[in-house]
Amino acid sequence: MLQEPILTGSQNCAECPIRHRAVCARCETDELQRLEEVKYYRRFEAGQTIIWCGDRMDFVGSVVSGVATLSQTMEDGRTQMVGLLLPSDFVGRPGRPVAAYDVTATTDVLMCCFRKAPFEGLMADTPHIAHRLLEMTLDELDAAREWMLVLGRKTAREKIASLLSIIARRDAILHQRSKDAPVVFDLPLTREAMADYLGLTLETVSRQVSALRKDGVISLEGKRRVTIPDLSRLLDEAGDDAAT
Amino acid sequence: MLQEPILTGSQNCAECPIRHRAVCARCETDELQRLEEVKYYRRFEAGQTIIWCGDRMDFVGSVVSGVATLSQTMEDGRTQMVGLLLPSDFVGRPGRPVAAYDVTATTDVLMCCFRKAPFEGLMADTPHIAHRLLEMTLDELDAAREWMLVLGRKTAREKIASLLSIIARRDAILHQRSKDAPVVFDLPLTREAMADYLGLTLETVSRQVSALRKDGVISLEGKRRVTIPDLSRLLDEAGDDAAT
DNA sequence: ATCCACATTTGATCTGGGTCAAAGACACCC
DNA sequence: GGGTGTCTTTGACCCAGATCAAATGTGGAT
Repeated sequence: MLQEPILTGSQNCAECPIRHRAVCARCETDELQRLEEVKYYRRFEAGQTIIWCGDRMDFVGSVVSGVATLSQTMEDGRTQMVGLLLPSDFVGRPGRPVAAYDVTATTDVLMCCFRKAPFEGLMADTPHIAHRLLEMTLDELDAAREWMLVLGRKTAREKIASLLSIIARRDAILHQRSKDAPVVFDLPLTREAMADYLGLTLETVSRQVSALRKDGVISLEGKRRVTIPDLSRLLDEAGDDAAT
Repeated sequence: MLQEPILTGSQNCAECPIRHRAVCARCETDELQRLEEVKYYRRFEAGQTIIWCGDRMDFVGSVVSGVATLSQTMEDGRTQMVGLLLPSDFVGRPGRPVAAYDVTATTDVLMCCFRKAPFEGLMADTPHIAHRLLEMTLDELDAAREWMLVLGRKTAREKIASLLSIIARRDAILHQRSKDAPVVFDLPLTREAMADYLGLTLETVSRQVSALRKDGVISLEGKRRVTIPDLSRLLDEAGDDAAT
């Protein structure tokens, strides 16, 4: 579908699940070969739904560029985002025939996909891929549980600070920013999407973002470009005990 | 440590992770043999902490009887429960050296444990065990994400109803209750633990439980024994779209 | 039986964030 | 340019659930 694969770094490649992070170094050539045969790319526009909850899902893949979200919606329209998919994140559930959540592109998205059957075959034959997938699922579980603390116990201001610090951290890794480089990034989410992530209303998100700006914790250029002059200050606001 | 393993059902055995549910049927004898050699039991009393977040964790295991919780606490004392461990649930993170959460027994608990190193060795040799573990982790991830919807978007009353319906469902499976048997179970959690699970205060939990009782959705015998005359009514209150 | 340590309920009051409403601020198109 | 749709901000008011406080079970231990 797409001619040239997009590589985001020298060692790490965001385009395919088995080259992900630690696994990458251990890939053998013939495995890669097998995957190449079933690999394809898909593009989605901002706002487009990638899969609906309950749909048959015959592929797995990972986000190459752009941002997508996983979300759940109740009949009366209340929605909660349950996952944020940034470049290099894996999408799909090996062994599960249908999607459990709505997956939506919030910016233009490029995904690298594999048909599920061949991918599962490869998983069965290649223990370290299965192992890597377990690792990734455990990471997602940790992220989900950290998010439960945010949703259940943090104030609106802390929630916003937590979200900003997560995005800042992921953005720093993605662009391999040095540790003391100034922290500047574009918010990939609308106020409404942020609200859906945080269990707030969009009005509250807007007010709290303004408050953080007024207090000098962040500064904004336009509506989306965020600068964080002092990251530790933001982490304080987030109430994070994990002051890594 | 304990002489007689406790079997809770005819086909399904809650005592060891590789006999779990679907995997059980595919276990070969020599694998079981290898696990028997490293298996041991541990007992915990109600209220006792099983592991602290950050502690070195050199075992994995599963809950045989009783109820335990996973929880996270902020420096100022706010706590959020992020997992509820009922009989047959797995505890531990293969490949991770330290515990990520506090694990606490809320009733007396009997756990069936395996030292981590031999268990990981077995995992490496036995694809279907690794596969089963991925399945279980995906289930936990689904549960965590469903809980994010509860925490972020449901009202106090809906939260209580959601918790009760989850416990009722698990209890029915554990005791192999027939589908149309009356739903009666003991709450394994204090009001405070329920509050920590739901992101509420214990006063609000108490008030909402009373309200559900007054409205005839549930009835109580003492503080803990719950009867649910009409399960579908409870599910309505919970706002569950998954009306399975 | 009495005491003690809890868990739980209930009441009174307060407040953070929701709700409703209106007014910017852009971006894009004709 | 003006028009139109979407995103965002801001204001006024309200309410679900938090907070503070006190009373009421309830089950051991002695």
